[in-house]
Amino acid sequence: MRAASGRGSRTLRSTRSSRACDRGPVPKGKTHHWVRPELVAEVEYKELTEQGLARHPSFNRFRSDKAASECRVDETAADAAAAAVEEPIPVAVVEERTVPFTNLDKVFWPAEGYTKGDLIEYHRQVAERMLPYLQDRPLVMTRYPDGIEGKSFFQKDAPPYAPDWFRRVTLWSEGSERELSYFVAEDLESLLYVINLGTIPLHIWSSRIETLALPDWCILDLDPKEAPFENVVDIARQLHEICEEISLPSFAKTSGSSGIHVLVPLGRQLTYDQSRTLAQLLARVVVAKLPLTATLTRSPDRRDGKVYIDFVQNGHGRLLAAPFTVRPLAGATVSAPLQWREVNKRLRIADHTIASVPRRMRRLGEDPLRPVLDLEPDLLGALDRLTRWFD
DNA sequence: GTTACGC
DNA sequence: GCGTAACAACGCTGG
DNA sequence: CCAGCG
Repeated sequence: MRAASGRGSRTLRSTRSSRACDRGPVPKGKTHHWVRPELVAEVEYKELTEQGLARHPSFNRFRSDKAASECRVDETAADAAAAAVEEPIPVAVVEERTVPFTNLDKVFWPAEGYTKGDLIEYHRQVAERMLPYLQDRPLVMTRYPDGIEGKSFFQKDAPPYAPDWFRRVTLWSEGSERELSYFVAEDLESLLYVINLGTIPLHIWSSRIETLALPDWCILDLDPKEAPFENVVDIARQLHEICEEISLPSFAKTSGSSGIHVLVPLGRQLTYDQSRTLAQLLARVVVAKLPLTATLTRSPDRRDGKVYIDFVQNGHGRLLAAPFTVRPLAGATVSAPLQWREVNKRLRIADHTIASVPRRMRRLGEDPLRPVLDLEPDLLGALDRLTRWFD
């Protein structure tokens, strides 16, 4: 991996327009910068000015489902604007997104010499693969401002000084009895902004904001602790085999630390409660088949050298390490999506790092985990076939 | 990494 | 002006 | 009910 070149700060800048507007200059005194419409954004505003501009606009989200050419000034806005000025100007809000990078040469992984600039470059390279998993989900950061050997802290509440354009979602926190404003990363700029904050691992919810109670997937976390990694591989393969037998799709990724995550797509058909039950059922079948190496025992000292199958991670507000996220561990390992044929005795967590994964993904072409976001399996059928194990 | 206090 | 604190939390399980 | 765990 090449260290970030150049010194001081570099900047990621992008300018986008919300609704079509290629009209002439803005009234003098304004600092708007007009561009050719390309991307479509949904914005909220308090009111429209006489010129038909939005007052106090705030960015809501991008609308990849709409083309810029489809956008029209809404009639009320047009009428108001027409009444106010001779030549109506369409509603337009320009987003100038600027991410000023800082401390690019600060060493974050001393043993490897990887810098914060390297971390940002990694995310730039995998952003296209990673962003689909971040889309529409509350984001939780673990920040290491001074690298993996420095002090770190979790952060859910987005710092108020973060730029206006960063999408946020407000959720009630039971424990602290207040609202937390979570970041929601929508695009390259948002992703790189949180990374520049010194964030190493990104954690996400299993559900999306619009369907917070209905997870997209069910996760089984195979955590070896003391157990040999080959047992983790065996258990993951066993899990896959069981899923195949009941026609349930399943996917795997390295956790990036020591285990493997197996994900079953749910298509937002189950609640967290039901998802946890499904995970428990699957886990019990695995333990029945591999009683010498797998366990559901929570207490680490009673695991007897076995691999713990954690199914309790399927719950409201519970988090998982996002696919492609980086771990604050030696080697800068990442949580890497796997093809099932790669889940074999040659699999090594340490082989998937910020130095290797961008190349690997270019070679693979396709993200093997990507379908977990969209599949809607026949869960009743699968459940019916699964429960036959318990007769 | 950045801000907000308290001295 | 500078040092320092703050920056999360939830359902389980075993005791 | 409290502490530990992930």
